Amino acid sequence: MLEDRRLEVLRAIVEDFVLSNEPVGSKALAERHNLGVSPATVRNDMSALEEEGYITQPHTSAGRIPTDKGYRLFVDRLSGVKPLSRAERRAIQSFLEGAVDLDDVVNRSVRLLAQLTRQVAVVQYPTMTSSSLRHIEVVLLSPRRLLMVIITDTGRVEQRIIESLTPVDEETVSELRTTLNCALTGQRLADAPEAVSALPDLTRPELRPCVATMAGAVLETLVEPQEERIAMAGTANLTRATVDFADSLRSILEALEEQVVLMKLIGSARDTGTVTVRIGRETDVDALRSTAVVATGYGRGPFALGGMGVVGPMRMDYPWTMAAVRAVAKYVGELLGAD
Amino acid sequence: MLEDRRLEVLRAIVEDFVLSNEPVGSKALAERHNLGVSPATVRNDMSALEEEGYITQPHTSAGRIPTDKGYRLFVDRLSGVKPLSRAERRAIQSFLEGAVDLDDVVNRSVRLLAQLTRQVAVVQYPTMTSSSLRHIEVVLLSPRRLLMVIITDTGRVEQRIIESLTPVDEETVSELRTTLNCALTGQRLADAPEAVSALPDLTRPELRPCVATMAGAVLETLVEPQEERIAMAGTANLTRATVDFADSLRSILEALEEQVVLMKLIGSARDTGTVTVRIGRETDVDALRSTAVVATGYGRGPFALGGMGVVGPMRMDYPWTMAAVRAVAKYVGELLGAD
DNA sequence: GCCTGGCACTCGGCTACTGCGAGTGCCAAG
DNA sequence: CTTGGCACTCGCAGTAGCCGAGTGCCAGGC
Repeated sequence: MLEDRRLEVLRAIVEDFVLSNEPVGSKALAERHNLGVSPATVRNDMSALEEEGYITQPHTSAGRIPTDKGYRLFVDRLSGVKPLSRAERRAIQSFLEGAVDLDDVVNRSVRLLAQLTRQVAVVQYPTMTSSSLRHIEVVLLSPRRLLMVIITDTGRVEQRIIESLTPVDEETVSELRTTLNCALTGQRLADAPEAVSALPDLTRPELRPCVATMAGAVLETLVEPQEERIAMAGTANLTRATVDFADSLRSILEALEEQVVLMKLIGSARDTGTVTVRIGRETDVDALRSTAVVATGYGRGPFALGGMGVVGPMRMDYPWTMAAVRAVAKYVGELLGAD
Repeated sequence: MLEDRRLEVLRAIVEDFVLSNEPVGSKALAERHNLGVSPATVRNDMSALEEEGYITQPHTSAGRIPTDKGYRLFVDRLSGVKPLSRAERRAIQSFLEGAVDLDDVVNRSVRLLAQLTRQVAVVQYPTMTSSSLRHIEVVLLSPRRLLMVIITDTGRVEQRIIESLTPVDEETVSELRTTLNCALTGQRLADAPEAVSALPDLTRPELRPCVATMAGAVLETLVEPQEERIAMAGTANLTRATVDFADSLRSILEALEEQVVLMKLIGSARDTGTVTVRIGRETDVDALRSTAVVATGYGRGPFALGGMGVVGPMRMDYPWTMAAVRAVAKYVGELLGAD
């Protein structure tokens, strides 16, 4: 009972603070939300909430603001996921369905998410696992430099530049192409190593060093956890929350330029099958201690194709943001996944 | 004579202001640079320079700061290009030479440029013209969705997702692949249209709608001025110049997220064969009126492969920045161009 | 036992005021 | 044309003081 009202007070504080960005006091709270009790009572509850670490006051004799812990409780127990309106869903769909290729899908998604949530959006390029080789193309860029393009049957395309020690002519390239494709096309990822290691023996001696290099590149591409690409948009939105970040904006931008950091943030939400929220220090990134990350995976199946999410101030409309992220992820998943 | 000293005064003002970010007064100027004249004389010169619009004072009774026009004159007539030290050149080279593929080259370049200049760096992906088709690969993503990968002999790789109205199986895909490659491989860009339009007649009737779609995609890829990709890094550096930008940081970030804007800024410097500087309103982008852009093309030959440059505050060390941009462009050009 | 109204107290932020000093423009002399 | 002198301007920093929102505590009531 009493417990219930306290939580209600916490919710009211979070909601008001998210809206106004000002510490919220007992009087305003009792008025704006019809809690049915007087400001004095609210004060007592606030006092208790502060004791438990859910809220804090920036200065003595100011209103209260939620702490990390307070936001966490709010997200876990006090907020549902605000459903998007029909119009919003339609807008998402129509914005995405004009996409012509993979790059386009990812770019549109990330822009859409940034616009929608008015925050920084991040989308991971889809990664398809357990693929087999479809085709290898070799292009002569200059006598000593070759471009190798590797295509898998899931549609992943990898490019590698190969330096050759000896000059190579078009005929040789053509020969290389044939050799590589004969030996490798259709090979599954797991079987690739043997096929690859057998490669040099199939070729003319003078080409072997070159083929060995290429074989190495193929292996790297298929076996190594590839360096994953991500797209980002809406960094301008960070300046909107200038009050929340103050001078730390710099370090936030720096952190967001680190692929590794982003991958960790977004990637960890990939396979949870739900929208996850990391608040403040929960991000495990010091520069992002004043931000919150809302992320999820997209794509059907037991494993997601990739992750996407937004980074914004802790003072964020969580129910709405979570709904928006979930909705965009759903549409993108449908667009890219099996029908 | 007199004209000479005035210019010297302007140079001194620019140099001091770039260093200190404070309006520079006549006394300090006469002391720090040995102009051989008294502050009063300097004041007269400043007065004249202000009359001509090269400098201005932020408030009455403050020192002078350069105007757009002042910076322009400085760049055009008063500054050379500060050569980079041997160590710096070596650093650039060693940072870039580890690159394994095109993406890697571009990413490394843009990061390098951002770090070096401590500004926002932009690098355009190389675009190779007058290419011919090397190979077309078709991959089945789902029964109604195909991925088409187009490879040209210059190493450009384009991906397109094709929606099919009727379900397609692996066999059909294989057939499509053969048909497309037979008809198009080796075709030059200029000849593509006829070959493409003849395509549908070569295929089974039930596949024609699908082939038509793909043919369209091929045309688009080869004929349309492709949507060019660019990489950006160092946006965090914008916050460094917080004094220069004040609250316009927001709109600058927004402008920088617009591919079109960036392409115009960087692209226009591509084929000039030299480092170009756009100062303030010369950028033709309102949001960037308090910034300057230093850009150049990279890659040998009459036409550049692409453009690269940096965006920073007008209060910038132009000689040094120009040198850095030029140096990075040179190395990247060598790395990507014909040997 | 919990809620309520009253009351004294705290303290951050805003405004007004003032003095300082860097820098200017002008002028008359060299 | 240059120079030193001089009066003037004006932004900035530091100080003082008021205001009001908000708190904590307490005694009385349901």
